[in-house]
Amino acid sequence: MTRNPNMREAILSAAELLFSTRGFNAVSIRDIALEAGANPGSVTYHFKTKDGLLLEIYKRHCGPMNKRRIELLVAARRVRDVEDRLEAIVRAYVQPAFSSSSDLAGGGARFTRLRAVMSAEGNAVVGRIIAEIFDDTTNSFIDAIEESLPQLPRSTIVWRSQFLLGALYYTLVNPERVTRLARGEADGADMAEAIEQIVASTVASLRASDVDHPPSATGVVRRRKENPAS
Amino acid sequence: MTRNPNMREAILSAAELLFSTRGFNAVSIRDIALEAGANPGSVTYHFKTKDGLLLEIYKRHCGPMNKRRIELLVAARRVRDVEDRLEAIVRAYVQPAFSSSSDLAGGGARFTRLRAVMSAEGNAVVGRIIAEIFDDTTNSFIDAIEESLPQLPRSTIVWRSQFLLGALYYTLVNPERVTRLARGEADGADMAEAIEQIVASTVASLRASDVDHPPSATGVVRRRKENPAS
DNA sequence: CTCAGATTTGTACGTTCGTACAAATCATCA
DNA sequence: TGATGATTTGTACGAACGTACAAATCTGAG
Repeated sequence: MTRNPNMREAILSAAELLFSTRGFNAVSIRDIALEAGANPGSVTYHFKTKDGLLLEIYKRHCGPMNKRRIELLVAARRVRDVEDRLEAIVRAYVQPAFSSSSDLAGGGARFTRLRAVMSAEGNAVVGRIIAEIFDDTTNSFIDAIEESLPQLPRSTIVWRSQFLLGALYYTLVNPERVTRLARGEADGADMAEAIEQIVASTVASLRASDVDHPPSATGVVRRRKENPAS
Repeated sequence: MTRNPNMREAILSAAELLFSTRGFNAVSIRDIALEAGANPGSVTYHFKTKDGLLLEIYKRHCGPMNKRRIELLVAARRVRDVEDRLEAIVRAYVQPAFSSSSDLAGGGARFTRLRAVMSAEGNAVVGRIIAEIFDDTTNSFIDAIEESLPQLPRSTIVWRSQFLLGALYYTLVNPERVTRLARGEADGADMAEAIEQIVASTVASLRASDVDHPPSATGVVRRRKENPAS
């Protein structure tokens, strides 16, 4: 049936690689074909349009990644210790973004990087997918966090989850900046380290009391006030 | 000397607006001219090339923003209380990203959003600027944080600063997602609220002990281990 | 071996892009 | 006012883009 059963995959993989590093608009179908060792016509044969190709990449990854996330979330909810549970929940969200179960090594991180780039470009196709697919998963996580941190308003959890995603994205988009600023003491491309750092940072952020209602703050948290600078 | 002294400014402003929402590659010079009410030829007259226009936008904002940051940082360093000082330092970094001193209302946020989009697109012109200009400022902040948190390794501070920038960027790129997920309880476009949330979250993250050396951890922090899920 | 269907190839079309440039227009000052 | 330099306009060009499509090629079943 298929002459080279890997041609379609090769195109998908090449597109994923190029989109995730250069963005959508900056990559031409000819670039993708060249990278995949295919003819430009083959790309339109398999995916009809450039948007269709992007959509196919999302379809390929979204399901498995969010499925894995929910699996890990269900397990995390069962953790008895409250502190450990929160960390497990955050980890359940972060880890599948770095290593997809359905893919080769690094495939998950590449796809997440692609999502980061697409979200910045404001791609229309992607915007729809996020609202339709990702919001469901994210809501499940917010619900779980809310259960573990009942004193925290949902809106604050939403903010901090947003920051988590931003941290995730920017880490994948600009790993070399960590390496540069750390002067060799850290490697921004070390994904295992990145996961630990993001999880630790997010858990600490979530455990902090709300901005508006600091019950046991160590210092007075100023709100809507000028910086101490004169 | 100038027929309409605002034409150059109008083009700059239009380009800033369009680049920050659609990215660099997706916006054509004709789009910019249309938005600015100018002729496409005028754009190349004033800025020679499209890259030149982008560079000019950066030149316009980088100086004042980083100058303001350093001013606020100097003041923050003088805060006596250690807890308040750390918050002041973080605020000194965040606040100028939202409201540039040299510009109209929202100009700072727009430029920061532009930086977010550009960093995701991997623009070459921008990459050079970041390494040349922004690293200096960022290093000053990392140094200041290091002084306030001597027990924390520099590499960890770098990671958490990276997360701060990611949170900042993503908040500006996707404010509507906060609004959606919070179900009306929060407004992602409320920049004052965003600043408070980012500052509070970052300060909490920075105050947490290091991943590798948890001295007074409330729970055992697992490292390089599988999630509790079987 | 043959043939039908799947896939790849090569080419072409219409559009849009960044940029260049000459002509037209305007503001300023002697 | 008339000349000069700054700016705007209109047009054009070559390149690259997404897409379409017919011809060529390959694969697997009968």
